[in-house]
Amino acid sequence: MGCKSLDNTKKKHKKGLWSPDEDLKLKNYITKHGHGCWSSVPTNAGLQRNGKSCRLRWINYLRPGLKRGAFTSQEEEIILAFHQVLGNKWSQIAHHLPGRTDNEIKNYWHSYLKKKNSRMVTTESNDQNACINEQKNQESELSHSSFKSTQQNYSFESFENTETSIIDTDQSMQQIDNSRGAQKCSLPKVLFAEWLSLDQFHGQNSSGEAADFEYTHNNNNNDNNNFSYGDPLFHGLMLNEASFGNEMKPITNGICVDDMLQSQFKFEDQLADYFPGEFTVDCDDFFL
DNA sequence: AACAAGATCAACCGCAGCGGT
DNA sequence: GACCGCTGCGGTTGATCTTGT
Repeated sequence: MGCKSLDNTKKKHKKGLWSPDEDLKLKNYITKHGHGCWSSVPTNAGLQRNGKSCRLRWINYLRPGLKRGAFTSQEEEIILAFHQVLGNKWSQIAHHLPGRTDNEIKNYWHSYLKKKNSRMVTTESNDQNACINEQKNQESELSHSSFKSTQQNYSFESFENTETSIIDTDQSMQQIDNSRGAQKCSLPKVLFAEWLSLDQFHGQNSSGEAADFEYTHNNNNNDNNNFSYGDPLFHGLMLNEASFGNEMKPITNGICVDDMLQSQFKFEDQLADYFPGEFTVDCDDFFL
């Protein structure tokens, strides 16, 4: 790929932990020249390592902008949320946590979050009704405040796993809908999938009924998929921004895991604010 | 203090995908 | 189309650290 291999020599590559001197060499080289072709880095930087090892060291440890130290509760929640949707796609999860590496997230998951998550699932299954009541309270709070910390503003039950979430989401939403009467459910239900390319979104308000909205997206195969608003899958869509006329508004139905949108918004309430009328959503590369 | 068990984390390994030849 | 090399990813390993007895 336009890069002559300098890494295929017979010389033995050093393994194991990196010394401060090696770190310095690698850092200096990449800072000056960029990494270019990784296989040529060790030779050019004067290291007895292979390109792969250099790459890993740079990405996981030397790269500027890396956060060190403990994960915050917010980061933790983001990981749990994304893991629920994406599974073990550590690199994709890492894209939504600036300064964190996939390796770091993976380690954190296996050493801590995995256990925590399973505990929560157990607890939830024992006390689902309590959760629903809790959500009702949270929703009530949210209706008075659009921008709140993600912490405690959603429940992890939405993220247990994709299949069950779809079912549970629908059921719990139905329960809450019933309990709220005319009020519509706006619980955070994040089930978005990375394969979605959010190109179009059309909706029309009439009586405020859920099924009045329809979402359309085009994937890479140019075949359209449609979701009605009442469709649990639709509830799972993580939407970045919506344009109402010329005005851009965040309308995500769940937590916004994006850097700039670490808040939770009530999707339906906002729709109610901006409706009636047709609206479109323009989400740019949210999952990249 | 000594040891064992568990937790943490950096690094390695193998594989898949991609692009060049 | 087959082969090759490079990159990136996820799973796994093993050294080190921490905690409990």
